[in-house]
Amino acid sequence: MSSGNSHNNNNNNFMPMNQSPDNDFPDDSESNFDQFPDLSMFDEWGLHDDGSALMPPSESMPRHPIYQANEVDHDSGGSSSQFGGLTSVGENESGRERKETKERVAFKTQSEVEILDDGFKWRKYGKKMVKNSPNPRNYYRCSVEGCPVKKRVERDREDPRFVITTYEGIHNHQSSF
DNA sequence: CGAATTTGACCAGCGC
DNA sequence: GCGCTGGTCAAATTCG
Repeated sequence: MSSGNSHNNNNNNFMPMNQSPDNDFPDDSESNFDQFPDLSMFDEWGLHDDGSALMPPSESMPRHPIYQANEVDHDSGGSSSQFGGLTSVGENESGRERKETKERVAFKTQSEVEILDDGFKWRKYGKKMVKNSPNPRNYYRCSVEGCPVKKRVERDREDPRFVITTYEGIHNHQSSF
């Protein structure tokens, strides 16, 4: 494939999958989201159920190449908003306990290509067209055996130049680099 | 030749 | 109970 990796940017200091409350990451890298001070202001995207993407004000949104982090959970109960639900992992809902909670981190990245090299090797295993967006959603999975990490990549509905990447799971291995 | 990607079909969960 | 959406798997194809 003529992957556009030619413009491989060297800003790969972004590795969110290390973040885990109860994870026994051997590397115990303390470089958590502390390196993303701007992410705290993006608790929720404010996506309206009608599809209106309510992005933060331009003044609050610096032109960072990579911004927007959000921890979302599969709030099956109220699907009023896709990313509006910000629930702590391991915390059971009122009268609703989840069988298993996984790390879900959604990132919004401004990139022409969805193949962002984050230091891991991903294998595409599926593509699906979501109804909320005219663009197809790509499903990736970590090529490393034993790594339950999955990645979901889709383009923004309002801004096709933006790519929404959702990481699910924690890497139990070192990066390929 | 081997590995990764592609597309379609199938399955599961939830809503109505 | 049926329909819809989302997610995953598998076989075939293509690229390196």
